[in-house]
Amino acid sequence: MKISTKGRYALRLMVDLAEHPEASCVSLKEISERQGISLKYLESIVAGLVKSGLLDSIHGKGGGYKLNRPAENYKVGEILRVAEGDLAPVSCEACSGEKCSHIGECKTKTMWDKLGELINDYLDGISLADLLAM
Amino acid sequence: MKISTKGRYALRLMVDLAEHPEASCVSLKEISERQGISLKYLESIVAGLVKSGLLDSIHGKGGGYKLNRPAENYKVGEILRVAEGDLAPVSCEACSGEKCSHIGECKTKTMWDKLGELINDYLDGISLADLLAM
DNA sequence: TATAATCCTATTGACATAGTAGGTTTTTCT
DNA sequence: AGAAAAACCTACTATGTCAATAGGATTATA
Repeated sequence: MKISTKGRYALRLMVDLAEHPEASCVSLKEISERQGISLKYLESIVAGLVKSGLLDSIHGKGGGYKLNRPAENYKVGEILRVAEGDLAPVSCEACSGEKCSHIGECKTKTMWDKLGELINDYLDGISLADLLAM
Repeated sequence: MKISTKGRYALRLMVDLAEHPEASCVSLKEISERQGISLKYLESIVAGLVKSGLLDSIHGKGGGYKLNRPAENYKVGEILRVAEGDLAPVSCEACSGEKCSHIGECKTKTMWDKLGELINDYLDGISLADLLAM
């Protein structure tokens, strides 16, 4: 029941970008040094963020990455879902699928579903801008 | 960000026990068959529950396991913490320890802490008896 | 005393995590 | 034009956890 470094680093990367003036782009090398995270590892993380359209990238010398929306419009939840995958604490195929092998006993499902909602709602209620203000 | 089978199975085991009359003990073999979980794997899970005092065990033939409190007095949270370990979604030693290497940038900590509280509070607000009633 | 249960220690295969390595392409600055 | 600095791409690896299995030792009952 842990968020992996992938999700945590992705978030710190986004916060780092958000701390810089809009429209200016920041290289991974800078972020890597500032945050103390391996450059190569950051590369693999940022790739997913770009592919999902959360970030724009600028090639070549002087290039880097930048947000493509105002920080208020990024929900922490969406960033983590991209970096981390589904945030539901339990993925019970047996339950969500056509039949659960222990239908009667599966009293826990409702609880897991509600917990998943709780987590997603909380994280979707926080924006990048909110994080900066902390 | 997933609860492992250890936690999920532990909970189902507890629910199974709670469905039986108090003071009667149930063997793992029965639970294993009813829940479709490997007997040997259940053994390793139940060991922790007994050691933590959540269950009583009765040795020898005719033995088994039973709850030692009424179902209302078990919080789902405490069961999961025993089976699963800490339920905090992030354990940042750098932050919780004496010094954080990126104190200024560590804007995410407060959020993680609050999420952890949210999860624990939700799961501590549900008892075994509540689960049965679902 | 046979049986049926808990208890204990060790091992294993599969998979994900957390990174590393080395190079290619693209763009800018000199 | 050419060097430099950045993103981009593919592959590899070590470590660790998960999920389970295996085989037996101990305990108590019938």
